[in-house]
Amino acid sequence: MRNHTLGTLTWIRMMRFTTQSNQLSNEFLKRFDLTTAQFDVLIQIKTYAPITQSQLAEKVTVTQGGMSRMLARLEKEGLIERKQNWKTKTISLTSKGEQMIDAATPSQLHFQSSFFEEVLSAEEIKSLYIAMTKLEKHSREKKLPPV
Amino acid sequence: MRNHTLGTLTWIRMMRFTTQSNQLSNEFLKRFDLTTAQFDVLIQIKTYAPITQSQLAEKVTVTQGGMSRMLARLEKEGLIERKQNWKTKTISLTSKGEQMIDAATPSQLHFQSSFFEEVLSAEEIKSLYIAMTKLEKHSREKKLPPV
DNA sequence: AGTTATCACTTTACCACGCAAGTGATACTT
DNA sequence: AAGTATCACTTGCGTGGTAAAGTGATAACT
Repeated sequence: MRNHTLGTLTWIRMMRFTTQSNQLSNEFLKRFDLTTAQFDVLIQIKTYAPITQSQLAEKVTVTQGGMSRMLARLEKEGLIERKQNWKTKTISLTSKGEQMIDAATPSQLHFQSSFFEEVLSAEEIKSLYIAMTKLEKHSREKKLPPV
Repeated sequence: MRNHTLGTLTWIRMMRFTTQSNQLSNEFLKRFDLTTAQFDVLIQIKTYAPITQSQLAEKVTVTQGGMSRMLARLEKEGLIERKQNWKTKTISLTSKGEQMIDAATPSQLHFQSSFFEEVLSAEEIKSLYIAMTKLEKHSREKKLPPV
């Protein structure tokens, strides 16, 4: 427990913060009948449609299996459409899905950023953003140390 | 999507980073036959034992239900003990659990902090730590905005 | 043409988690 | 003493995640 304390503590706090804020976001999004995960996926579809499932999975850091089920649920609720297209399926929003996401987006973005804006200065947010960018990129490339 | 962009982007990156690093941690901890969640709980037990389930749940940001199931599994695997004690159950590590956690702790702490130390300066880590402390505290107290 | 490979997606089985209803022991109230 | 409240924990059900095996359509090899 020597000198790794600071990194470890930071890691733990970040974990707690994300689960906590994720839960609050879920609670918040109930008023739009969405979960955070669904919101995330819908936003990506809106931005990148038409897009295939595997590309989508890659974008939101989920396995293909998870994406498959998630989209099945969203389709059942009539928020998205899947069209077989060559051998891939192309995903797009239905008008209902579009309405949902448009209704939810402004408040959700506002809510998300309030976590930061309510306690950090603009300065701090900026350096946090820079740090997170580095960290995220790094974690994508990171390999496990050998046994 | 106006001026909340920075907060939102930060939020998204942080989410991606935590799920990513959590996955890697899980993979890493496989060599000790543990998951990140279990490691987290065991550490807390070691530090605070004897402790009740609800206190434990509070510490790791999990509901009582989740904690109940998690501990049931850990008990089945012989890593912890639960003793009915008045009306509460007192949790403690078995010697097997103690061994496990002691074996895993140094490398896991090292691994966790490597996420930060490999890309940020000591300076940056320190301000990140400060920021996360504020954010975590705030998120615990935060209430949903009224409808 | 017939086998084999590959690719995109699905399905299954498992773990982790939340919420909310249920349980069982203790304490409080009258 | 009977009834109620409370507290700590458990359980049922749904979501969301992984890993790995399965499916079905297209391409590639001989």
